[in-house]
Amino acid sequence: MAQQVTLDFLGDLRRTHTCGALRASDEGKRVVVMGWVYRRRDLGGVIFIHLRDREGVTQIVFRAEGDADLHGRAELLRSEYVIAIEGFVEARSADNFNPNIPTGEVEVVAEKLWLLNTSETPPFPMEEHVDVSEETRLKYRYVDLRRPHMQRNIMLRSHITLAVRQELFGQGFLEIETPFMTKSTPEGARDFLVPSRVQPGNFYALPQSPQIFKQLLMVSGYDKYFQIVRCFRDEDLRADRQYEFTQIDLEMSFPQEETIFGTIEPLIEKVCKVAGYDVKGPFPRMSYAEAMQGYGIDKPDLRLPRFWPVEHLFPADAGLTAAGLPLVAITIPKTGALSRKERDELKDYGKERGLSVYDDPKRLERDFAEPMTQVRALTGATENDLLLLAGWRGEPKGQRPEETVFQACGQLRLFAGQKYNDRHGLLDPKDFRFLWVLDFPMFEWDEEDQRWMAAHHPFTSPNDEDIDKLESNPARCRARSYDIVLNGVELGSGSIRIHRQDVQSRIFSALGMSLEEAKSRFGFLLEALTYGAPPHGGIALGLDRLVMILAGETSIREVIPFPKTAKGTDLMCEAPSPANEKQLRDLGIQLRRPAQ
RNA sequence: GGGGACGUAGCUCAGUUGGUUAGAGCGCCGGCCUGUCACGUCGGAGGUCGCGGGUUCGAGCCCCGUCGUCCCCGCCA
Repeated sequence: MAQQVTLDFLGDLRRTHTCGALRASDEGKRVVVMGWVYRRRDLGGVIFIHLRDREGVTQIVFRAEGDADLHGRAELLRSEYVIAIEGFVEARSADNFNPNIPTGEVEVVAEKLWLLNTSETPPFPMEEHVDVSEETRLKYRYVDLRRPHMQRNIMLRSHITLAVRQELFGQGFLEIETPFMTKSTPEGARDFLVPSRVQPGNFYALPQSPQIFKQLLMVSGYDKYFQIVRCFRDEDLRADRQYEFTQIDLEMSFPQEETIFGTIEPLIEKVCKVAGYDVKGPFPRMSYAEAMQGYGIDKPDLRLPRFWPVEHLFPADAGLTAAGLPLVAITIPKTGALSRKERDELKDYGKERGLSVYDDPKRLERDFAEPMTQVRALTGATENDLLLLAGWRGEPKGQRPEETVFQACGQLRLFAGQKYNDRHGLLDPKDFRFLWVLDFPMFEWDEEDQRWMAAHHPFTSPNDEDIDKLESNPARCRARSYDIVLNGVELGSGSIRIHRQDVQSRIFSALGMSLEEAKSRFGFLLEALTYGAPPHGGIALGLDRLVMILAGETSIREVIPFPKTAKGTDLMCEAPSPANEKQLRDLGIQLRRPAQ
């Protein structure tokens, strides 16, 4: 238990400076500072306190030779006690500077101490250098959030959202809110449902995104809408996925793709600047097809070199890959020679994904001297670089079989790239390589349901020249959608939308949705499109992921104040929890299996 | 739903082949100390070895189950 001590009232005491403010130029000033006791160093005759708030740390000194009663009260101070100090700023002698804190050239000599609150001993140390298990941190999140590391992240997040608002207002955007309690959407992620009390048996859904509402705002003439908005998806959580996450969502009327890029690139530049990084647009662009053929993924990490399809360099009967499918040359720089065990690891990893991996360039050069010379020329791989060839082992797989091969190669490339990062050092988290990926396919084949699904969402406009393939060749139909990618992370995704009712109906039909079904689910949208819907399009950026990367973190939980665990629980408030019988009765809900 | 790692003091961890009283650092409590800044120093307290069952003369250690945390696959228009 914290000690029994008499607490002081704050009264009308005013703070004059934060704990990060004082400098040598403030010498001699009478100041009032308030904050938490960070560390206490009691040397007997003199007591030093590091006082902390979110702006920094200032040293307070209590001297026994001065006010003995004050010094006696200072002896009671413990970690995380909340205090106010009135005193004067004294310059430290040169040999007493603390170079580790910005206020290190001064200290405050205490003359009055207000003890505003005590604290239990914190469940874990407040110091930055101490690692604490995430479980403990989440249980005592209010303490964890007080640690300087988290305060930096949360403050950075606030500065970034402010920069987003400033930039978008500057570009003429309007911030408009859309409902959280709305209608369930088919396709896409599982919805979170909210039962209706007034209409038992009916449910609202929390939005997976404000997609339809922002399109309706375009129909209503609110060109250039944006919103920093929470979205909800009931899918399993990951390091970069939470049930609820925040999007920077925007939509414009009469845009081309270039209009969107020209909006986002300055926004990203500004946000990076706020985080202390200098990033310059325009960002490189790449078609989905190029991304697949060079990286085997729709979110390429440009910090590692691309791979190359090389089957055309080899004789048709070389037998390195299945007939008609790609043979891929993968290079990872500066790995040096790999051990037998390491090479087997790569082969096994590829094998699990359907690949034949050829890890011995010397042997390939013996069997295929001329082709391998060209592979070396194409990839630029030297003796010190890892060079693998990978082909497909079995029957072609999937609706776009060459993509299946490229995807497996892409996974192998990333696996090897991450495994040997300590040797090549290319995966520098502060090396920000933004990229636009364009020309996505309209549809993806769903094996489970045996039908085509919208690759982006069902409101995405098909490419003008592919519109006739909607029914005849959906696999090769391209969409006017685009992703913004940063270092292998999908940061945002958008599209030029469908603004014509006839095209929208054809898309629903291509997705196997009957007219009646489409009308019951999206009748209001289809109808809205008949009342003068302008051409429109937009994008949504994942704010959590953006802040995560700019903060140098690898989990969005580090930039979300109160996140949930991988199983979707809140360890602090212990949500979710059972509803009581009255609540359920009011909602007209009976559980299939009574709660224990 | 599947795979992997982890769970021992408030925190971070060690704990050998199953064998005496389960340890360390930090933190905490008390004493000393007037220039520390991750203060120093002397002393002390602190344990449901996640939980349940089993094997055994004996379990932190072996077996089965279960709960929790993290990472990955599936999933995430």
